[in-house]
Amino acid sequence: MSVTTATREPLSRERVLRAALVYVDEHGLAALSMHKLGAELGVKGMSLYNHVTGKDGLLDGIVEAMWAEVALPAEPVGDWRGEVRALVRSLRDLVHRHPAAAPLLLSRPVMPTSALEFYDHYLRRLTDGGLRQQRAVELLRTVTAYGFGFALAELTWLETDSPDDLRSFRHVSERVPAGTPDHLVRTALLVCTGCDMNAQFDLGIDLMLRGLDAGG
Amino acid sequence: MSVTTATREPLSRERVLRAALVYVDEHGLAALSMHKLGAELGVKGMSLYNHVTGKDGLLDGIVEAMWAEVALPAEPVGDWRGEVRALVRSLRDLVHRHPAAAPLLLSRPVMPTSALEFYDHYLRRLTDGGLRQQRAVELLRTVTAYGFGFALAELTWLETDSPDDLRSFRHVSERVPAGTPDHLVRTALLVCTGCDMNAQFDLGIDLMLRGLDAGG
DNA sequence: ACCTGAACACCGTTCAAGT
DNA sequence: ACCTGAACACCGTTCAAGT
Repeated sequence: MSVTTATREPLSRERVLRAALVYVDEHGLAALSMHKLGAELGVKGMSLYNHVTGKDGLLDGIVEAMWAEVALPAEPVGDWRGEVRALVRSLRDLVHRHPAAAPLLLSRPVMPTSALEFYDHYLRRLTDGGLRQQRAVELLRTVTAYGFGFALAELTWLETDSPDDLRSFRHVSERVPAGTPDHLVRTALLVCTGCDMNAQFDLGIDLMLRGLDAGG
Repeated sequence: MSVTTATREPLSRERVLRAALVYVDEHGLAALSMHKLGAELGVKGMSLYNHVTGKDGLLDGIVEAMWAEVALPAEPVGDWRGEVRALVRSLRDLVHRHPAAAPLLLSRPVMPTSALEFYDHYLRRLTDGGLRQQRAVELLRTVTAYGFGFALAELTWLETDSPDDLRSFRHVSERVPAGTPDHLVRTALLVCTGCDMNAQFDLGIDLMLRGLDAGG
């Protein structure tokens, strides 16, 4: 009798989480609400509680959905140094793909299965490459922190597009309090603009790898 | 005539921000609301709009209040390597002092005056110590990202108190999804527990400094 | 100049009721 | 098993009104 109900696909936890991530990508984290996400899925907000514990569970689920996207290269890439670079680059890429949701990665206390598979994968690659296991774990921790930290910091502070002087100045003056003394505005410009972000990112990795080679 | 109104101190932007930071320290970021913060200050919530643009302005102000606490050592500490260590340690200390508010440091796009004074101070120390200005700025960016990234990551994932096996296991199993396969639980234990956090933090700095010495 | 009452649309969450 | 209506306390924000 009713033609309109024909194509109602069933909801599922996975579908809810993917929709939440898309919504945050488009409208920002602050705009996400149970009501609106429900509407997006053709359902009332309370229905989401059938698939998710609540708003907290939803945010944890978004972290899960992000980690699930990270691909693990099937073939080793050069020696263990190459693996470290691949690891840290994929973390930075993840943050870049979801700038609005990325802060959740460093504030929600969850380790989704995909994250563990990621760590497991690279730990094996590093030990296969000749590192002692304890050394591999320490390096993993340090390098992961750097990758996330740098990616989030560049997102909030550093200028990303092709910089001319006017754009740089506006970028900085939007972040700096009104009435900041000139010498501090100059400092802000120095820190936040005029650098190649990829080169700047690699600098930290290069230094750590070189330090590792130098120090035994 | 009225005795009770005697000791009503006037509100001010600064007092509001300090109270907000204290409130978040005690009750967490999610619990902060205009209504409740107003009550804490003996005032209705809407009165806060006289001192702060709105909730967003309040959050930006919390970042400001945190940066304002960072002390700059009056005397140089050793060579420029020592300055790098001091810089990065004070960022980590800042995060540790305000674990609940700290994520704001990497998600609110503001650079308060105190932050700029911090960067200005250490840039001068590094160039005084013999680094070229461009080199000093690059090192500052890299090392700041590491400091914030590591401190936030250890907050969300790593076990901080004196670890025995039972505590470690519970710490990890609260963060890992139910039904995670054994070998991945083992990976989580490996990554998240059983390390001296201070030594682990220093590792990244040591590597970068050694890399700098080795590479010219 | 600063605070309040009243009001608004919106939010997370519950639960009994529908199918 | 999943969705909804009705309802709740709470939220950010506005504005005219008080002092």
